[in-house]
Amino acid sequence: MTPNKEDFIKAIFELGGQTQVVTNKDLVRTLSISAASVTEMNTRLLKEGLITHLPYQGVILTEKGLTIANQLIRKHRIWEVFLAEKLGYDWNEVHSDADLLEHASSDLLIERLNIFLGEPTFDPHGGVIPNKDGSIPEIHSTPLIECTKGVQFKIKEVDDQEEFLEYLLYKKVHLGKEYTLVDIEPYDGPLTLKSTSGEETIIGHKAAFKILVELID
Amino acid sequence: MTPNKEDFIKAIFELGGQTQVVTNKDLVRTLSISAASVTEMNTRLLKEGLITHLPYQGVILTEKGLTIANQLIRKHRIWEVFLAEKLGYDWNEVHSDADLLEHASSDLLIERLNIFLGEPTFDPHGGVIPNKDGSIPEIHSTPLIECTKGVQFKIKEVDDQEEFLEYLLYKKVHLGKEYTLVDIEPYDGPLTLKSTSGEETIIGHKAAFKILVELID
DNA sequence: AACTTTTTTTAGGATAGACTAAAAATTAAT
DNA sequence: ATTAATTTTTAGTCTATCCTAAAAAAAGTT
Repeated sequence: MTPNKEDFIKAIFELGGQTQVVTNKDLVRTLSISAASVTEMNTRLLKEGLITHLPYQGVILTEKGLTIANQLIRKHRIWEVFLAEKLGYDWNEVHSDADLLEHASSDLLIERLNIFLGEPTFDPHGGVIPNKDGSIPEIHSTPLIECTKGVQFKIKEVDDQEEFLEYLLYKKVHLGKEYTLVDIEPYDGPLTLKSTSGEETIIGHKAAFKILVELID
Repeated sequence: MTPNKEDFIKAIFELGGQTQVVTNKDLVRTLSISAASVTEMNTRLLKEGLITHLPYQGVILTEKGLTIANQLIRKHRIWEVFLAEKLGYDWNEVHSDADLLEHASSDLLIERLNIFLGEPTFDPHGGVIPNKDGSIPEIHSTPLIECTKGVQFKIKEVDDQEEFLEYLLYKKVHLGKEYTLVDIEPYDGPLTLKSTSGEETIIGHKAAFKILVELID
């Protein structure tokens, strides 16, 4: 496995290659390489059994390819948590450095880093961190930032930084309380929550990354 | 700059290429590549002005090459500190992972990591961490582990972990006290110190990494 | 000084990855 | 349904990095 192949597999995954056929054109666009290079890489990955190739249609990840993709995403997201939480990166700065680091990380390193970070479940964007074996953990809670307007939820878990807990106290947001997400503004705007008792609370965009909720159907 | 070139420059430096001519043979041995590949890489680095080449003799780093070597060593050693102090690597485990990470680190990342680590001066092996610009900081203290049998020194600085401070208290080692290094055993063995008042103290090998001393001439 | 051994260089290839240009196949449009 | 446009594949190059084998130069030996 070279960094190039890793990026290619990851790109297929991110374009939905777990379930759908991903076209060469899509890969040309996301990886910024020529169509000829895509065909070439396809034949290489096909030979290694990581993808299924349907000529003139595109590719899908095999079971083996999917496992590798998830393990890469695991590395990427664990680094993102490190960059954001420990090095003070803003959550939109983490991506490019995590992209470099994920290709230079031994399994030992990732496992130790994971423990150092307290075995996080989500990355700073709210994405789930896959397990070591490439499987996806069963999640009963979702970062609030991932929710859409109108859903009802219950507060499940919050970031335990002192300052943040004080903020939540001030906003009267606490574990177990139920809300409806009345509004979520675009461009990193605020979120409006309405509790079952009817009070409305407006919270900041970044706070919504640090609040995990369970959806109520 | 590619990882390969970086490794090559670093190898020249580590073989003494700052002051002496490093032969192709030495590079063949340390990098485990063929003699032909060494010649080839030499011509590449020569073209980039990173080395001076004396045909049939070997290479020396130019000013430019030296700066790059030191910046690489900076990255390497900062990662070593991280691996040892934060991820609990043993000091002899850090090298290989640091070797991977040093090629995947943006300048921003290294500067933030450096701050996160408290701007350390030495790596876990006692090596000095070069400055951002590739210069070497003026050091008045040396890790005790770097000292040779017979030298006299004064305790300048010690690691400030609670547990370690208690150990030093118990051993009666404190700042400002002067000693002679009576013995230092091979194979990570203990060190024997003799204070000016004549008492001898035996301390563990690992403790000697955490004690900085100033040599007395 | 001539011969042998070691080291370095040159010459010629291999592979991974990327490219452009042109051919082939598919999809869209009249 | 035939033509036009798009997409994919093939063919031929290019560069970086590595290799082996042979030639050239330097160093060591008798």
